[in-house]
Amino acid sequence: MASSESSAKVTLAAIAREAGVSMPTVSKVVNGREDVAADTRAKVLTALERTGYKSPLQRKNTAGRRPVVEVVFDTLNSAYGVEVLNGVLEHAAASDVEVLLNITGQQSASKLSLEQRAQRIVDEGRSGMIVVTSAFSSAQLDPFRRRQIPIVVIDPLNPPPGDVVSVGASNWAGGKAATAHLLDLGHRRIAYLGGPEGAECNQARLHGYMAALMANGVPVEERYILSGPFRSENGVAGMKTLLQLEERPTAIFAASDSIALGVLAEARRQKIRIPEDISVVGFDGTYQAEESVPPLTSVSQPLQEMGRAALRFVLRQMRGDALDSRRVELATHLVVRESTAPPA
Amino acid sequence: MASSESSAKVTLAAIAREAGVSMPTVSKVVNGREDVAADTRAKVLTALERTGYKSPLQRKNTAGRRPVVEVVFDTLNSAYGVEVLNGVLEHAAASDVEVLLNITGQQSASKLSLEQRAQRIVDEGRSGMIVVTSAFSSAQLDPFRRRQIPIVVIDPLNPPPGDVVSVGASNWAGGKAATAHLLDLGHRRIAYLGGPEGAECNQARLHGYMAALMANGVPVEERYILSGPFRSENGVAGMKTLLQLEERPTAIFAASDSIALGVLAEARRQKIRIPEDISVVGFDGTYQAEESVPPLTSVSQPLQEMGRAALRFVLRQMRGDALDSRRVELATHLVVRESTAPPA
DNA sequence: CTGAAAGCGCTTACAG
DNA sequence: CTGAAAGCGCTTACAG
Repeated sequence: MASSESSAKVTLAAIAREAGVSMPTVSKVVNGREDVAADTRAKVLTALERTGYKSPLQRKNTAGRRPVVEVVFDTLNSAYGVEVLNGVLEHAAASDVEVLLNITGQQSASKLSLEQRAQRIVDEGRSGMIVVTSAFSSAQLDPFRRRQIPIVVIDPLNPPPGDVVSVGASNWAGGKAATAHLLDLGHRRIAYLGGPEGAECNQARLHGYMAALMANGVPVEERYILSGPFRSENGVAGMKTLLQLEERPTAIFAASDSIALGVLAEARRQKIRIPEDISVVGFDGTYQAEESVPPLTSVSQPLQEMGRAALRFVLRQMRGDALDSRRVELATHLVVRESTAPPA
Repeated sequence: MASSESSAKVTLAAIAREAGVSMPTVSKVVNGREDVAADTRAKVLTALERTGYKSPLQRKNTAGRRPVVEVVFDTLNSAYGVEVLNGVLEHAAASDVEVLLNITGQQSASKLSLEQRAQRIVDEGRSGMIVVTSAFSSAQLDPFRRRQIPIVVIDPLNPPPGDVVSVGASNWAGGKAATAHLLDLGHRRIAYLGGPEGAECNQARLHGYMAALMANGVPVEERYILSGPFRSENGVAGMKTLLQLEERPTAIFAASDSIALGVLAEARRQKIRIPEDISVVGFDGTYQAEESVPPLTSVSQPLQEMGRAALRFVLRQMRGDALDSRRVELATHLVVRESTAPPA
């Protein structure tokens, strides 16, 4: 295999000498022509491989041509996505990789089938893919896996096939920490304003929430558990629902910062004070949490680090390195700001 | 300009004949070498363009490939950049173009010279470049222009060379509108908390501000005019400076939403009420303006539209279409929210 | 099927 | 800064 010394320039002439044939013959083999005897071809192929011959085109194309990794988002509209992207870009710059961006939500009804897209990636010599919080199903990932394209999935909404590498954060532990913080403050009626029901990361956060409640002997109540998209509108709607309950919660754990911001906005509209009347915890720890009013207590995910890790894993797969694990989970940690306080 | 019949094979020799120079000279131009007289280069470039010459490498690289446009940011850390990017991506999906993202701020001291990067773009069959709010100087753009790489600059910090297409917004009119709004409310002591002094867009906003003041017979006062980067820290610092003045302004026009958010944060810290004590207007109209507390009155720029327009212009240059204009300025408009009110 | 010879398209080195 | 000349690496056409 080892194309020895990709030294200065291996020319067709050199191959010809090495294989004991003429240059035109080597040329024919290289160009896949058929009028070459089988054993002649074999000799030439051996010489080509041994010397690591590259056509001038290939030479120029690989000379200083950097690997291209495609990053796929459903949409790029949140601080979450931007931070992940920045992590990818940072590591890309450091490791001399180029980043191609693809937003599937906009892919006007994706004119290209996934088969075609996967084939194109191969044809164009791309090196790998990073798929971020996308709803790609296992079946949809298949055309890429079949072509051995290195893929890493960040926080997939669907559980990825066993052999696909995924990067995420310790969602369960984060959900538990957020809830434990509220319990510590003395809250007992704590709502979970969740993300998409099916999403892995949402389920992990929800179960962390339930674990914390159960560990403290607080019953888990259905009416306090809602779900919806990771968007502020969901926070607004959820807040309205919760405020109509007879026994309002005194604290809300929102499954994302964007949801939490919706809660804050609706609270402001209804003259409900945060944290005096209701405490709010978010999840993500983007800069939005810092800049909100009041600044949001939130479970911080190392989003940039997740982006960097994803690219690192793509590059490792490219090089054919063995991976220690198919799943990397980076630590989350609770950052307490001003949106949480003891209940009134 | 129409690269006529990209027929069979246009050779360097043909170009040489057409341009009335020797083949080596054509070779130099094609390879972006600098030892060619300006008018010789011009003749050759004309011939190249007319015939639609492609190097063997390019020929192979562009066969059946979609155009790749490189989008260059200094950093991608603001809602501004993300919205522009989304505009580019949207139009890219619609017109079957791929987007490559490059963050120069991270380009670890850019190992590659600009010459090399420009040559690579040509070699790899890339089609064009969009440079966003970058501090690229005319000289830095030169390696790209010399190679006829279609470039469009969005809101450049430095005025671009005359033949480079740029996309921006009506900054002057926006600055004037923001200031007029404050004047209409009855303010007379209005500060301008500006962006980078040298930046074109900042100067336009500043002059719009001054024009509005002068039209209303309000004197322009040096002490009310500050400058700094388009970042919230600049808003914080500027707010501190303004609050120390003996005659505090009753209103602040911030040259970007991020600056305005810094003003809001510092006001909150110092228990100054917005808009009761001081009115604040921002610039950009990103979602941050909607979500801030209080929601920010801001001059809205059509950022997505600017991204779309930039890509449209790159594609037109690629096709060799004549451009109506080297500069496109899209309209801004003032969106009044809750951060402005009559002075106390 | 093979290879000597001619040829192609481009680049390089260098004299002017 | 320009271009005649030599050269490079590969391909083509064709005789054997």
